Amino acid sequence: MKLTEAKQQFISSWGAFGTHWGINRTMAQIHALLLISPDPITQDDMMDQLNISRGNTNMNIRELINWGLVERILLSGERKEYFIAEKDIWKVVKLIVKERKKRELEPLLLLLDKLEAVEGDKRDKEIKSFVETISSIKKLSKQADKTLDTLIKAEESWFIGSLMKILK
Amino acid sequence: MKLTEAKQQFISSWGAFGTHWGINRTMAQIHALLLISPDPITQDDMMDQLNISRGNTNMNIRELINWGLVERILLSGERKEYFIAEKDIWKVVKLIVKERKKRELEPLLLLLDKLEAVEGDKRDKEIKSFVETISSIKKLSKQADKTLDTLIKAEESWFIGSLMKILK
DNA sequence: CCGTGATTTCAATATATTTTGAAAATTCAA
DNA sequence: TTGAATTTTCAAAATATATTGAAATCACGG
Repeated sequence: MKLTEAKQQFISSWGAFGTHWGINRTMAQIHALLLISPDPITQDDMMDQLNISRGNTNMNIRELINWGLVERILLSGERKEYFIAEKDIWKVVKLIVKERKKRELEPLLLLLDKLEAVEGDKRDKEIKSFVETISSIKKLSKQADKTLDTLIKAEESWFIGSLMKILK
Repeated sequence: MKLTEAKQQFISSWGAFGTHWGINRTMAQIHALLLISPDPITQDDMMDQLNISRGNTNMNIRELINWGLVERILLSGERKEYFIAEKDIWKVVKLIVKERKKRELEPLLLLLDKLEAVEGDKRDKEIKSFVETISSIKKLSKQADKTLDTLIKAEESWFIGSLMKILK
């Protein structure tokens, strides 16, 4: 496979993949393009290579910066802004996990606390079933929350190395 | 909070939560309703409680069955079909992880193998950057694949217990 | 300050996804 | 078999999400 074709495939697949990960298609495609670009690139480069509008490009770059996945670079003597992506994939994973934990898991935990305190006789079948479900989800979610906190702080070598020995 | 309101909130939040997890809103809402229902319920019960059409209900029940999250129950003497959800949340998590791994991670691994073999001089800056990115994603993805396999086979007690001791 | 080039915003538009509902197919008791 | 109850299908409609592009804003060198 030629480089041009391989790049296209990577960008398109990373885009599709991203949609499953709380990242929209364009955002993931811009990210993919940055990941495989050896040097910083501009908004116009992205517009050309991905065939997307200026507005779309700009909004998604902002979002990538919010996630901490992309950084703005100012080259001296240049008026335009350049951008680079974090290339360390382990860091990328940690940034995504961190962001999604904040957006999804943490609000869920708050809600479960409220729902667990539902009024009524706990011997009532309906109440009992409800509270049991909520409690078990809460228990597992709290555990997941802690586990992800550890992951976010961990080094890649830990994930690649010792975790697997334990898991085997 | 009253049970009726709590149920509504849970169903609606589980629906929103599901959309981030590759499960559409209605599918997640049906799943939520089943999770908190002490007894098996019918399609018509779901239509009433969630205010959704028959077609929508039917399609999403079948999808939940495909994921292994819901089971059809035939009550003797009853013409209608009844449904129940897997209530063990750890099993639910494992089923979802298993399904998403199959749909997303495994195709990605196949693609990365192909892309890594891109033609051209590895000393070329463009090629080098591309191959390095692909290789590092592949390495981490393979590791994640193995880790998820272990998780899918694991008991909940393992997740709640020993993993956390190691992680602390 | 001013002018130019670059960036940002956002209403309008386009696209993608979900939902409906009625018709077709299936099932089962009589 | 027949036919009533139930389930399934799927084209059309509704809804949600993403994208465009032009106008507004910003920012820097002179």
